[in-house]
Amino acid sequence: MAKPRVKKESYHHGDLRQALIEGAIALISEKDIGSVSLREVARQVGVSHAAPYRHFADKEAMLAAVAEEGFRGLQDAMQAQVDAHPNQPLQQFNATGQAYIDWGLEHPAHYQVMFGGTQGNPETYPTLYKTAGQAFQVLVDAIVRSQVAGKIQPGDPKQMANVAWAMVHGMVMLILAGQLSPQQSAELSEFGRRSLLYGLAQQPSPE
Amino acid sequence: MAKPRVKKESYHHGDLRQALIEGAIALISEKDIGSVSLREVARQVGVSHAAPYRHFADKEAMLAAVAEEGFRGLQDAMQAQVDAHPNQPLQQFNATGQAYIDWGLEHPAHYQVMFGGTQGNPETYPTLYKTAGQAFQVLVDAIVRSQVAGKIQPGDPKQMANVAWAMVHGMVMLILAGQLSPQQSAELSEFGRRSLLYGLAQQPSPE
DNA sequence: CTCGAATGTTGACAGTGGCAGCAACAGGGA
DNA sequence: TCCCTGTTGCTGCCACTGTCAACATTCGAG
Repeated sequence: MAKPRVKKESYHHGDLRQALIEGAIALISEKDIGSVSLREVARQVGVSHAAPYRHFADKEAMLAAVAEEGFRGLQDAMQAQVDAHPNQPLQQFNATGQAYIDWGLEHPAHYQVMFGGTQGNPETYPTLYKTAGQAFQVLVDAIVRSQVAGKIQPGDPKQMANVAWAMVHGMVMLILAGQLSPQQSAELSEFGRRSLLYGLAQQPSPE
Repeated sequence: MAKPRVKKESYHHGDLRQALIEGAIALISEKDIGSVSLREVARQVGVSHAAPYRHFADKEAMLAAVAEEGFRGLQDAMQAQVDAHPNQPLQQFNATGQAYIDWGLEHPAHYQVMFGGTQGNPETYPTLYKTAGQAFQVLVDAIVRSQVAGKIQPGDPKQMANVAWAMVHGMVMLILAGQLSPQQSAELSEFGRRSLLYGLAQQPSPE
């Protein structure tokens, strides 16, 4: 077969780095995280098994890039809900939380990579933590607006966002781990968000 | 001591299965989860690399057993707090949640095995899910007692326990993943539990 | 005591992450 | 135009892993 003289088919790939990330995401969405190898990703992209090392220090670094892409997607999903409810801060807060849960359930393996991997120190992959922080900020902002509107008690919005994040994150994790049945998940998230919201709306008393 | 035959260097180990689980836990507590291999566990126990296959179908099955052991430890830690606060259901609920968080932070890799692994269907490792359910039950019971004492609103205690579980689980995960600083964690857990508790204590209104 | 069932061992295989060294480009002086 | 240097990709190799099959040793029921 005659080879097209297209530049994409040339010796150099063009944008291997991005192609690898997308290939990895594609593979991850079909299989589970553990059974995806660097070599298989390379194969999927049509490149030799050592080529990825020109773009990533090691496998973990590549997964970190995949995770980063995930946080971007997560942020977009949340931001879309904010935009969908202009001037309704509490609705934004609510819908943001639900969007978070939905995204996690729709991208189980990807979600796993975002949190299960790279334990520990943020210094290892600074851009990853920056991206994650930006996604988190969407939540914080929604809380601040709710406070301004008097729908949520005054107090450190970051602290509150942390609590809310822990809650939705925990739900996603438990459902993905099979500890909670999927059908429970809908009403659970409804119930959970309402309970938490009610707590945040008031001034919690020490006793 | 105790224990079955410590006959000097006998061909048969005596209780390899349990030794492997403990060896794996020991290794896991030093290194991270990803870098622990079946062969290394076998080496640690002083047995050949294929011996574990007489007791576990594969690596995943062994990690499931490790996870099971973890849930037992977690349950013990929670139950200890229940026993430490007799006739004080709300305190029990509170202390149980804190004990959960503490245990998770003290056994990061083990905790990871308990949740990060074995995605999906409970049928694969039924005893694992049974054990996890028993740990969960400690929480449910504390909530039921709190309801009887009128400290928490009526309603499905399982649902409430799910929410509480998601919350503490999310906190542990986020802290372990480095998304939350450890020093934040103390006051965060305090704040979070209080917010949630306040929400659960009241009847959440639909709006 | 005998013999099958458990349990442990050795050896092999394919697949993996990672490294070193070679090969094919790209682009900029001369 | 030609060479030259840096980038990117390739092939080959290594140690190691999970897993299986065949063999060895021991236990325990008969």
